[in-house]
Amino acid sequence: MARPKNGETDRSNSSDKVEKILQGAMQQFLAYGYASTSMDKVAEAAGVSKATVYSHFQDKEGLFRALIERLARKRFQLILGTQPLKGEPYVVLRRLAKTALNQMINDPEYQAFERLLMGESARFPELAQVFIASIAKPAIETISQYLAARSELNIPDPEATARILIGSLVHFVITQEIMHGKNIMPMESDRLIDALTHLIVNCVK
Amino acid sequence: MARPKNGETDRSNSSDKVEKILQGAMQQFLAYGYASTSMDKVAEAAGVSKATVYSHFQDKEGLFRALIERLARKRFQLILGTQPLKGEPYVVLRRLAKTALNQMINDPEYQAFERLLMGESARFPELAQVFIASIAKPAIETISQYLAARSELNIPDPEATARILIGSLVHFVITQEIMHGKNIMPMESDRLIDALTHLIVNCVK
DNA sequence: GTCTATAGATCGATAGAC
DNA sequence: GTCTATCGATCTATAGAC
Repeated sequence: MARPKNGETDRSNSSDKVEKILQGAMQQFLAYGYASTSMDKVAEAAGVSKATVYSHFQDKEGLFRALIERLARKRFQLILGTQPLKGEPYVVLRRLAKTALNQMINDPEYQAFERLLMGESARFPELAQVFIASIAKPAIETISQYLAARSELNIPDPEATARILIGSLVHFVITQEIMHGKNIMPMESDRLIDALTHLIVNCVK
Repeated sequence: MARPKNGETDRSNSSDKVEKILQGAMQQFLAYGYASTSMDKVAEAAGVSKATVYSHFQDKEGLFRALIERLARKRFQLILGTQPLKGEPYVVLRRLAKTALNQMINDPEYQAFERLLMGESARFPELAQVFIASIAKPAIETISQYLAARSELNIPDPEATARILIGSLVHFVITQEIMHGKNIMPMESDRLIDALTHLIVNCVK
């Protein structure tokens, strides 16, 4: 397995196994949560023995922390990868809201990540804070700066307004998708987007 | 223990124990989550034997469902107990936002409940839906009807706007308290309230 | 480094005495 | 109805062979 390619010496470090372990851990923790995930299942999903897992990570908690920090970094890249906010507010804010909503709604991994972090935020407060610092805070700052730069919007408190924008979008995904409310109180994404842009753009005081 | 009072026959039904079990279960499930709560600890916290727990509830899952449905009913009462929305929009919406925020921020049980439901929403989707149907939906409807009734606000979509209002408030509590973000990205509640009321009230098109 | 095998603790659930 | 005692499964973590 994992034979060296032509002309290469065998570089199959143990890093290969670390990667496989993290993949297996991600699959299990995101699906079953922290407490219900067993190290046996992680090893099985990773295709290695349990002892190998313990040779690369100190214990279950250490593996969990490493995984969450890795996932937070990955999500941070996805945020930064978005094009900078520039242009007419009505167009920019609409596109931003639509893009963010679609990404969150169509990304089961994001939803599982949010579930896991919230569910474990009492027992792993520092991990919830990693999420806040590397994802929520940069997102708010980016939007806040855009809102502040468009002086024609006349927004008294851009940062608070950015929180309203993001909070509305995230909470919509929480109620409709994560907590399975879309059949109980259905609403098209576009209605939320319309109402949001109307509030922010059409309100010059 | 639990002797009949003067003139009463012994009415210490097993209902007394059911109540104690539910109290113990609430303490444990809210603190440790579903998987990490053991039936031994529940019995200990309730002050009864484990066999007694199993004589009143079919299994761990049944006890958990009964508890969540009970907590949802309790929260529903708290919502309905609020005075009906009536009066000038600026005053009403400000007071509503301030009251809701203060209640959520100063209620650790609410925060633990939200954590538990979100964390288990993949494994107990119907319980998350109980929360949506009995808490989120009535709250949105109440606010939506108020917004629709105040025609001078000129709100094109009251229901979507109600979601924006509630979503902003709940998400603020999630980031600041539940996910422990208040030291990382601090913000006074009043700033959010000001920005929200400004957006909704001062925007007549 | 990676494996198999297993120790030791704890889990959910029940049998049987009272 | 409520208890004590216990079963069998499963868990985290490690010892020791290769």
